[in-house]
Amino acid sequence: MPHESEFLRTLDERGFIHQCSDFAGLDALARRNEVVGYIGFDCTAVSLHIGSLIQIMMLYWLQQTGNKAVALMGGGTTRVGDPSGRDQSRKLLSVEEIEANKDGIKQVFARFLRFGAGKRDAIMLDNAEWLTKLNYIEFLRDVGRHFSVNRMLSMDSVKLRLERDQEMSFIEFNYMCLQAYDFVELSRRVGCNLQMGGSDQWGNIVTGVDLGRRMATPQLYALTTPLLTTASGAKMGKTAAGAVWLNAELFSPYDYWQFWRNTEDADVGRFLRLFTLLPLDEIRRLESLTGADINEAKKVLATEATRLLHGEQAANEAAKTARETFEEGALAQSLPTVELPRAEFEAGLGVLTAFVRAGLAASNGDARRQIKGGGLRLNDVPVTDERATLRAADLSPDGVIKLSLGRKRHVLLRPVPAEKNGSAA
RNA sequence: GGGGGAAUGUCCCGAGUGGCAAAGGGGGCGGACUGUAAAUCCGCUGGCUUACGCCUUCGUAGGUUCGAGUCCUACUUCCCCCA
Repeated sequence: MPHESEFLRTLDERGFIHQCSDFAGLDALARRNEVVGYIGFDCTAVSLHIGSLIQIMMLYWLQQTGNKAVALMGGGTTRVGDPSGRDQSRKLLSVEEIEANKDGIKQVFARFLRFGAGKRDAIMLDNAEWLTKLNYIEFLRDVGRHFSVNRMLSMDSVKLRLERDQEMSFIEFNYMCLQAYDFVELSRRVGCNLQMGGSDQWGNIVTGVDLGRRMATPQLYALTTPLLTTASGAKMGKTAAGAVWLNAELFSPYDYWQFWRNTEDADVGRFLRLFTLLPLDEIRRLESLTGADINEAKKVLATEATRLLHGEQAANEAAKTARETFEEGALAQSLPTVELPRAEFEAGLGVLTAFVRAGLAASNGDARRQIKGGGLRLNDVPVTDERATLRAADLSPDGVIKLSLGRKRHVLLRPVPAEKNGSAA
C-alpha cells in the first residue's frame, strides 16, 4: 500500500508511522496539499526533551511537503494533567509555572518551522486561549454529551489505572475530553484536519476524531509515531546528566552532539532517518558500515542532528571539540568550562572539591569513591591521592586544568580574577 | 460505620529477628574488554572526615527501652473485606 502523497511517503520511508485512522483518506488530502496538521505539547517543563523531537520532525516534514503545520502549546491542558502512561497522578503545576514553561518551550520551534501568515506557513496556538474560557454547563451540554463514559473506561490510559487500583481523579479523567475538544476547536478555527502524536496518544487522538464526527466537523485524521526505545530496549533520552533537553541552556550543544555520537550501532540507521534530513540512499550507505567504520555514521548523525537544533556553527564546534578530545588527545579549549575565583584556587583547592565544583562529582564522598574506582583524572593522569591539592603547575599554558570522569566526561576548570562564578560554557 | 493490611535507603521494586547505615534486585556511575557501540565480567551507589569517628535516614508526632525500621499510642495517606 504505497502512499501517493509526498507527505505520507516521506514519513513512511523514514520510519515515523505507527498507526493512522485512515491512510487512504489522509493520503488524498496530502496529495492536494490540504493537510493542516497539529501536535500538542504539554508545558510540564521549561524545555522539551528529546522524546518530543520525533513529533517536531513530523511537523517539519508536514510543512516541507507542502502542508500546514500547527504547533499547539498545551497551556490549558497542562493545568489538568494527562494521565496517559502514568502510574500515578502528577502534582498540579501552578499557572505561573506553566506560563514560564511555555515560554521556554516555544523557542525551539522556530528552528524547525517557518512561521508566518501565508497559507503554508506554520502557526503556533495555545489551547489556554479557548479552554480557560469554557463555561462548564455549556461544555457539558454541547460537548460532554458526546462522550461515552463506558468507552472512556475501556481506554488503555484509564483501564490500566483502574486495573492496578490506582487512583485517578476526575480532573485527569477529563483530560482526554479537553484534548478531543481541542481537535474540534482547531478544525473550526484554522481548518485543522490531522492530529499527530506518539503512540501513547492514539486513544486521545481518536477520541478527537470521533468527537469531530459527532460535532459535524469535516473528516479528521489521526497519525501516530512508534514509541522510541534504543535497540537494547532502554527508554530513549536518558544520560548521566539526566534528560536530554532541547534548550541549549539546559543541555549544551556539545553534550547534545555527544548524545548522538554514543548511539548504539543497531540504532544508527533508524535515527538517521528520523532525526536528520539526509537523503535515504546516503543513509543506506552510512548504516551499512560495519565494525569501527560505523563510527563515521555516528559522527554524521551527531553533527546533522546538532545542526538542525543548534545551527551549523554549534554543530561544527561540537564536532571539532570531540575530534580534538577523543581522536587527537589534544586539550580542546571549547570543552565545557567551569570558572572559579583565582583566590580560591591559590588558597589551595583540594581535588575532591575541584571535581565537585566541576560538576563531575555529586559530593566529596562521591569523588572519593570515584577515585577508589579509578574514575577520576586530572590532566589525563589518574587521581590516586584524595588529599592532593591543585597547584599552579597543573595549569595548562592557557590557564586551565582538565578534569575527567571516566572516558567521556571532561570539564575544564579555569581560575579567573574577578568574582565571576562557575558556570558551564 | 465496623474489621484487616500497607507506607523502608527521596530513582524504582523490595527483605528486615530490638543492636541497622539497614539483605537482595532493577536503574545509574566507574573499571576491565572494545570502536566514545552492544554483550560480558568486576567495583561503587546517604552526608562530613587523612583517619579513630561523627551526623542524617525506614509515612507524621509522641512514648517504652541502655538501645527502635523493628514494641506501644495518636494522626495522615493508600489498599482489602464486612455494612
